[in-house]
Amino acid sequence: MKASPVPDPAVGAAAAATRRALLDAAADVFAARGFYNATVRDICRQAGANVAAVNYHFGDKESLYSAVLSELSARAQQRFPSDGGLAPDATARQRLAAFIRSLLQRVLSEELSARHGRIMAREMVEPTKALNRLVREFIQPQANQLRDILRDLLPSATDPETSRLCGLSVVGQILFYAHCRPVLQRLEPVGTFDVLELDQLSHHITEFSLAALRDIGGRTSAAPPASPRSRKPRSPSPKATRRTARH
Amino acid sequence: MKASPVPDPAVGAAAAATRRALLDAAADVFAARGFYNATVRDICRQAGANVAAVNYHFGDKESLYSAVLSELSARAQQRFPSDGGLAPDATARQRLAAFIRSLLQRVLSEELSARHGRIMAREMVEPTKALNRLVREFIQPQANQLRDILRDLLPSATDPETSRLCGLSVVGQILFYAHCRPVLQRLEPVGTFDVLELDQLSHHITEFSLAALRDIGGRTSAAPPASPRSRKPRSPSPKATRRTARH
DNA sequence: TGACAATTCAAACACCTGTTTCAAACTCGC
DNA sequence: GCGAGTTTGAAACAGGTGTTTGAATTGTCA
Repeated sequence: MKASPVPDPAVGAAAAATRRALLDAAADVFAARGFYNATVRDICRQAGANVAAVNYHFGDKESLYSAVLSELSARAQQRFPSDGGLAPDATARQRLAAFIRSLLQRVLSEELSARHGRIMAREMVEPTKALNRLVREFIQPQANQLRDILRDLLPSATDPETSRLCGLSVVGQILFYAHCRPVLQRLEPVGTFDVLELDQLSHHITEFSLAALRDIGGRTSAAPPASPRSRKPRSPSPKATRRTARH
Repeated sequence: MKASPVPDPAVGAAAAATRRALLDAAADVFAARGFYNATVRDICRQAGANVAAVNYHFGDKESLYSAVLSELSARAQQRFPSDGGLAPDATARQRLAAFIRSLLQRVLSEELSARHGRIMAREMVEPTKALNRLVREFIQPQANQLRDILRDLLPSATDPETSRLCGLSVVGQILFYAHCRPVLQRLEPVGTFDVLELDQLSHHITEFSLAALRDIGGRTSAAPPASPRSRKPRSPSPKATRRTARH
């Protein structure tokens, strides 16, 4: 909770190797056990460093975690950029396909999934202080990108609420495989469930989503959200159905 | 890890109240903090019981967790049965709508979400020993149910792989809201994001999925999964693309 | 090379964890 | 009302946690 020397990375010379080893080991251990259940002793053992190394080089466990998160996210973003290296004049269809594929890669790729994907999945269920920055720097830009793609893909008359829900439907299909893998593995007899084949998965989600978007775009969301078998009458105010409780 | 007396629930008389209080408090604390970070001291304090109560009544922390999980799942299943109380001759469309709605309810309903939904979300990211039973008893039946609905909804020529992926797409859209709520809350300016309005959400996911299923059913999955911008050549065998590695 | 700072190390600290102990307090059939 | 059996309670136990300490070691630059 309090800061040790924390030398600026430029000053340290050979000790930078220890810093690196700590970052690598921490990525592994945090991904495997989550922030709270990862122990600095495990991290240091795996890094071949002394227990005090974490506090010396990073101040405390939480700062180390934050550093790991930043590095993993940046690396995933760089390795699988969410524009998929597409030409700027690509069609909306192509851009959606590239978006889906790169997000799937970032989340499932074996080289990263055991670290970035798993850590992100944990952050979403059990957020630490690092989530705020993560959302601001990495998730928000992707959300904007998807919003722009959908704007091009849906008729301009589509109301923003519908468009946003469509975006969530697309992302939900993808992140499902990141979050529910333990369940998926248990649901199917061993070996028959290799749904994680990227090409097949990416193709399916793209086609599934495009089909839905075509249809929803066609209806231009004229139909009000008259829910099936809903007993409670719709609230009179058109937009402010939200609960006022601060939560 | 080892068993104390663990009296059979029938024998205990007034002490059953303590058992109940422990179960209730444990549901709260486990849902809020997860299995590993929940402490028996917190649970006992909230239950107004002594620290030794957990070990006396349940043997150990893990057995208490297992008992909580069983009770919450059974209650959620009973409160929001996944057939939605539908007539047996309901159309596949109706059954899909009911399935989506009830799963959303089980996962988002305020009365349950803070417990059942959150605990399930955690189980999926950080499984405990209890997940195996949970999948077998509660998730597998729902998976079968969805499979049957899709079988009726898609042309009989649809290959099982496509059909299964469609099921995962449907479920993914739903569980997204359970798993990513911390992110969703941070993505939208406060107050404007009440996407958790059940009626609207349930309606959207149903329409989105039905549209996609219509389209995919129409194409009868004749198109091979020729992935866009895939560099590696497709494997020759038409069906067994799956990796043989046991993983 | 010598001196000074940066870095490592073993040990300890203070605290928290699940679990156990065993005496005290209850219950309930008789 | 008694006494055996059940249930509680305060305290302790054994082990693990993040962090701190201060001496020993290493590295670096005059």
